[in-house]
Amino acid sequence: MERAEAGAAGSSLVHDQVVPAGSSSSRVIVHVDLDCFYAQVEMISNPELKGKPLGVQQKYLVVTCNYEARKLGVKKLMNVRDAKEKCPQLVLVNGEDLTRYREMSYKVTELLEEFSPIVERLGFDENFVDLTEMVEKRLEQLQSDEPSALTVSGHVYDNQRIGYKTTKRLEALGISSVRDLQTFSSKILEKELGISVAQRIQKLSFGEDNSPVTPSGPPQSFSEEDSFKCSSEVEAKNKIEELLASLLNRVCQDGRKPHTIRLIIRRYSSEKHYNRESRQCPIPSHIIQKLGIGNYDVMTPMVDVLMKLFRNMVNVKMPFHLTLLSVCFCNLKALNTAKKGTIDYYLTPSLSTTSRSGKHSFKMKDTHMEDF
DNA sequence: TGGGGTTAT
DNA sequence: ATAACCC
Repeated sequence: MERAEAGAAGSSLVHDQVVPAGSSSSRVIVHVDLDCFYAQVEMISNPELKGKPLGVQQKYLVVTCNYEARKLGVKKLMNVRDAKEKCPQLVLVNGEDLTRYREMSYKVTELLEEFSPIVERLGFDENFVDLTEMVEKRLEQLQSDEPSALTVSGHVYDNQRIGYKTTKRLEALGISSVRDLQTFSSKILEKELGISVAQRIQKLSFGEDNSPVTPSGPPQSFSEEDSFKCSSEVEAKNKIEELLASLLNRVCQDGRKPHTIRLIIRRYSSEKHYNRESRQCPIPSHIIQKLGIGNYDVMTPMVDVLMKLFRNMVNVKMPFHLTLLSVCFCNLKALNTAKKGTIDYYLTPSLSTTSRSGKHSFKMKDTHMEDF
């Protein structure tokens, strides 16, 4: 078994460990799934919200809510009107700006990375951590220290004892992997192992996820979007400027530089369920160079590029009706390939004087003692 | 349905 | 560039 999943039960943090029986390539993977994550961030930001039914609103939707609200019948992705009807006391906070959620999300990932660097993100509120190495090392140490002290707690299927016999019996049936177990006849399995064990392990087998845990690392793209009605070029340009300004701040903080920019639109009332169109182009190199500290020099040329993409998709001489605009930076590259020990490594271009004098200046980056 | 993300084609 | 998937 590779990854396994179990239902979250009343806890905001769920850890599941599953180690397969009878496999020498067992892995230990922890799935950390934060429930109602946005609502929790809001309650941390404003503790007065604790204890009240709280919903996080994006446009006319309650995208998530805390347990108090759930008890009163509010569901994820419920209409604001329906939610208010169900629960008139519902407190709503606007969650359209994901900045704080994103920051907290990466804090969680970074915390988990202290246990093992193999952490895969799934959305903002789920992480998979491959703890195989850590567990193996601990078991080795425990065994050499004090063999009798070896106890395991949690959801663990042991190789040698509680699962050994079952493993043998499964082998006799030709079942050596969880996949075999999944496709095996339930009725025969129940006769062989008893209904309880059979049903339990077969359910476990359906929690399987065969894929390795792939470390996510830093994001591959940054995007900002807003759904709203747009029927003129001026409206589009204003929104694009707004989205771009936020994006530039994010890119600035990240340190890497995007080499591709993309504009995404959604047209009104197209029948299609998935109804987005996009145009992308390389970011002109002279703009990339200016990316980093100050945003004002890059705003205007960037907006020009984006408006060209816009006019490439939308015939502005004809009436149009859009319901979403999104700007995405991708194809991110490390800003320099300078090596440690070279002067370039410690210097980063600065706009503090270039905007005035046109000359290049440099600023010392934050460094760590171990660099020296 | 929002406001994000990823990978495959 | 889009599709298809995840949350």
